[in-house]
Amino acid sequence: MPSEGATILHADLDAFYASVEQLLDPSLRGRPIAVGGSATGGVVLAASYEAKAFGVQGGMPGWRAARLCPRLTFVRGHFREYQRLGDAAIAVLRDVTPAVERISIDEAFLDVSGSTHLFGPPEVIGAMIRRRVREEVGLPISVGAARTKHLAKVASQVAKPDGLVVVRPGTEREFLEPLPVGLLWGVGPVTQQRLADQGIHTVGQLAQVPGSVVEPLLGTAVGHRLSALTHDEDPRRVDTSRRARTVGAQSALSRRRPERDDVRATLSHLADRVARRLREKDLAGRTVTVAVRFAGDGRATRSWTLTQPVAATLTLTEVAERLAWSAIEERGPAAEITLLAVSVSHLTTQRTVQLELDLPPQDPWRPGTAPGAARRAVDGSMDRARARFGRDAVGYLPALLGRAGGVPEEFRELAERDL
DNA sequence: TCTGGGGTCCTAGGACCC
DNA sequence: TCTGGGGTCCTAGGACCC
Repeated sequence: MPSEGATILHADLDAFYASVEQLLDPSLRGRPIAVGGSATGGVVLAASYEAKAFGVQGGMPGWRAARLCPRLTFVRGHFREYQRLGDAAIAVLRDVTPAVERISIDEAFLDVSGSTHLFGPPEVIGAMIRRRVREEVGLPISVGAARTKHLAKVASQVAKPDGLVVVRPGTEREFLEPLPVGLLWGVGPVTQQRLADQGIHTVGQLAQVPGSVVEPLLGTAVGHRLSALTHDEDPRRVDTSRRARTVGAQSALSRRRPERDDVRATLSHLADRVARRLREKDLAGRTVTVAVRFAGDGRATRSWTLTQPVAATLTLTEVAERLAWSAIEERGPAAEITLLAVSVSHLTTQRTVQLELDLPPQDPWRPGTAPGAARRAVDGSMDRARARFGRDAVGYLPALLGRAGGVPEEFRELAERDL
């Protein structure tokens, strides 16, 4: 267990999308703004600190945000700018050390144990990062430093907005004890409520309770993580080479009774998005999962594990269709659906040319009649046309239908991008 | 007046194998 | 005539994160 110092840093851009909007348009500075959504619908993707003061949060329906904050300004996102500026901020971190683990568009862990001889102790490095991102990128960023990733992440949350918090080795318990349990990574609304039901509100109170009491409430994994945290035994290291384990796409739909053509159109659009991304990365996956959300808050998933990995749009579409109808039919004839999702997991790296050498005949859901070679040819020519003329040059017809009511295409591109 | 899209990880039960 | 234990894989659901 390393104990030299607080050499794990977590750097997190503050209210990222909203801060970018305020950077781009000075008239928005100092004002409550929401990125995405509107006063009548949609969802808020991010809120400025001025808006958060009214209780506006990311993920909230627009009409609710407007009610909480009548002077709220809704702005459309500049998603390409988020990509560019997020990358620029991460580039500053990589100047400090190559040991950077980016975990989202706007945050990353750094292990600076090899950099202190160059730049000074962690608090100096943290201050330097914050100054450089402010000066060179124009955005506020908060930094937490501690002996472990989890603690560094908690520290950066405590540092927000626009601050730096260093948890010195030996002071971890003191730091954690007064904090609300909801600040811990992995403790969301449900767990928080379960703990509150037991009278546990702070990390200090949680630490008093024996593991045998907490674990049945939270499950052994969460229980162990929390106990490791409060006993300073979090072993996780900064990992610079994370690989995706699933690739998926989803579409929210206006509430509707599922019709064959409609469902097929949406699923082939989603399958096309997923399969194209798999092929771009020379990946294929054995398990296909479909999720269906029903009106009235029900949700079902169906999955199917094939004997060979798939990356062909048509194969994926066919399997997805069967899975979706299995879930819909089980729900009963009155079911209305509000979302469809397709994802692929059990990913393996493979040259595209080796794929779909056809599923064995004993596979009860052996997809259709087009042989593997024909499917590869179709996908290959689509991929090439898109490479030359852009993504919208060719597409499955539903790709055009699927737009209605959704989020801007640039947002999907931002979300699906590799970190 | 019902709410986006991208993910990760965990759990529990059943099938199957040795 | 019926009883063990351990391991792996698959499926479905759920909590959580940005």
